Amino acid sequence: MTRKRDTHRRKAGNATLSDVAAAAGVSTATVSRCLNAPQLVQQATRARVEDAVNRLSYAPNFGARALAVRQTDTVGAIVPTLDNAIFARGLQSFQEELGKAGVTLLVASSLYKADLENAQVRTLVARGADALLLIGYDRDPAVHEFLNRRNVPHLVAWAHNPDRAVPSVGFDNRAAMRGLAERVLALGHRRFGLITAQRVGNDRARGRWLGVLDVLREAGLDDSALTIHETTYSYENGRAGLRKILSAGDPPTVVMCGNDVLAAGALQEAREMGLSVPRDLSITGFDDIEIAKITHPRLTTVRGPHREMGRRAARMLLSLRAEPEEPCSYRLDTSIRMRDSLSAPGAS
Amino acid sequence: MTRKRDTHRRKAGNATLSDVAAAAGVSTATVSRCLNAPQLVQQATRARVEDAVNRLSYAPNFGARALAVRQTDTVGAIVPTLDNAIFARGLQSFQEELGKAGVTLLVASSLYKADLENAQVRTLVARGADALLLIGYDRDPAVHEFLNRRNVPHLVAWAHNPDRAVPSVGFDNRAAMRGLAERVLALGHRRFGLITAQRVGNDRARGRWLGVLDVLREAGLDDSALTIHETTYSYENGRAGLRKILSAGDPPTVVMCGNDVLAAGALQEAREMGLSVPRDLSITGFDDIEIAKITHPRLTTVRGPHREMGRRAARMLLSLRAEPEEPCSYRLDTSIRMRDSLSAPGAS
DNA sequence: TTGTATGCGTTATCAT
DNA sequence: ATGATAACGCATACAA
Repeated sequence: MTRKRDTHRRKAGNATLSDVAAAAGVSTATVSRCLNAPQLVQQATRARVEDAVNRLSYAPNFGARALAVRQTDTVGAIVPTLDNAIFARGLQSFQEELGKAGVTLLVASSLYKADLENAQVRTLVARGADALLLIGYDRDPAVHEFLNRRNVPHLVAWAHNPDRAVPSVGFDNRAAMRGLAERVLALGHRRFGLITAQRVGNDRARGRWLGVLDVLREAGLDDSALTIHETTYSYENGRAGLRKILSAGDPPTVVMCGNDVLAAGALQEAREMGLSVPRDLSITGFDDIEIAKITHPRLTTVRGPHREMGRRAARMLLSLRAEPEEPCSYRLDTSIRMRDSLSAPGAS
Repeated sequence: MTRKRDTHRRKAGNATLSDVAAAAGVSTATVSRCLNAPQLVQQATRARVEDAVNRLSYAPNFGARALAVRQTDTVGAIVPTLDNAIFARGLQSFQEELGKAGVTLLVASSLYKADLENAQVRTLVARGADALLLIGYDRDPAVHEFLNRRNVPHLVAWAHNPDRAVPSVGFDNRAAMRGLAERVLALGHRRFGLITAQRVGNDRARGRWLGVLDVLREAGLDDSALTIHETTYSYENGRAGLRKILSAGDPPTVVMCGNDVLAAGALQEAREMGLSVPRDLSITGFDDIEIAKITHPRLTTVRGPHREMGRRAARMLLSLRAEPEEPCSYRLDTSIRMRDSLSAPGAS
């Protein structure tokens, strides 16, 4: 009995397993074996099958395969945006590492919106992601519950908080900023400014702010020693932020910034206000992206190991996918890049 | 008769359509409709189904769905690397636009290697990509033949060459660089330097180089008027490139760079060599990424509409996927950002 | 409006 | 070594 497939609408004329089987005069099982376990099939028939495969430009149907094997060899990542050097860099190495294992990357961007991320988690899982990479801790706990119930291994990256239960690979933003703030304090600064990204919904930004606060409090300084300007991530906002902070009475001698782009803007604005950095005002950044070496003066900042983080996150997710062992967190270290935008205060 | 599914090994206890159906006391068809065409099902039953869906953390199985509808709602993109602001920016808007249409993005990076890209095209197609975005024209023509045979709509972006048959959305790198070179020439420069990325296998870099060459030839200048240094994309290589170019006899009065990062490096090196830019030497970039505003002096460069390109590429691919009409190319315009790193020569 | 039944293309378990 | 066939989970034409 001939299969009546011809009567069927097909999106495209792509050959199927049984087409190949028919052409080679074997069963579909044999064709499948030729593709997945060639050693199990005789040389002669294998040749016939391979010939048919080529003649028909056969390629396995992904959906069917995924359905049968119950695995897609795909992992998802949801980042706030790709258009931010630190995510791009980490994600690139994440993808490279996945690629080595024959796994491909599905990406979505949340644009820093919690509800969007929430929806995307579901989308990526529905799209068959075998595992998921998320950025930071701040989100509806229901997301993690959902992933756990669905048995989707997942990891938080770009952050590491020893107090949190969710497994992560990243660095402790609070501790890192504290380290830098300690250096600043040791240089003699007592009035601080901070230009930060939105802290609600962004634990990295919040951690960096708390790191500064920790140091000031430990030094016995009043909270009024810290002038905060909260804004969104951009060069222009860095400029505006600096202006705002300096316009207050009793201006700070150092302005710490939540990231390098804000710091670059602040630096530029300081110059245009006729201030000499670091003589009149010190400025620090965070992330150590390329621009940190390009500003004048070059930016003192904190370097996070983004490439290593991406690599390691990929490896952890891959092994979690293979064997659902107890996931564990991994903490990476940061280092301070002392360059030229920070010095002791009051040289003026 | 109870289904004997329980006896079956399942990778995970993930609920299926029929689990939901059972829990809600309806048929699988109704559940399916609730998910895909809610308006066709009564309010009351819909509520029951939705409740069951939530209780069971149900999410449709991707493979099964793809198999049934013969579509994955997934498109692929292969970029050289994510860790380059211009790809990151364009890809971000590409992804956003796809997301609006409920389509997710599969990414791979070729690291500028043709054979790797070749393999990734096959991988992404095998992964079920409904359509594919590629960067630039330089590749084995067999790739396009393969995609055509497999009926996978595809597009070239980040480049546009009217002479090429492959549909593209992007700008003409050669024409863009020619436009900038014309301005440079008009200012009086007659000895040019060029720091470029590898030109073989990279039509964008080659186009930018040819754009400079076009202008010099039209001006009747000898090819020796152009000193070329070819390297790979990095700040450090920009610095080294400038040193190299200036070390030759009869050094140029302007150094044009294939992108802003190389230009930023060149600028920095010029400063450290004690040169004043643009008084002693003019320098230009390409791309207009953020650092172009941060360098000192700020960089004169060419702006490419990366975000719009990403959006438009997404729309084209989506419509190509829906109805395989004749694909057509779209050319975007570039503009020149005159800033401070370019002036007339010989003021020194 | 809802349910029944079948096909989608592959893998894997049995036989042979 | 090879073949027949039952899942895999969902969508949809058709029936009710």
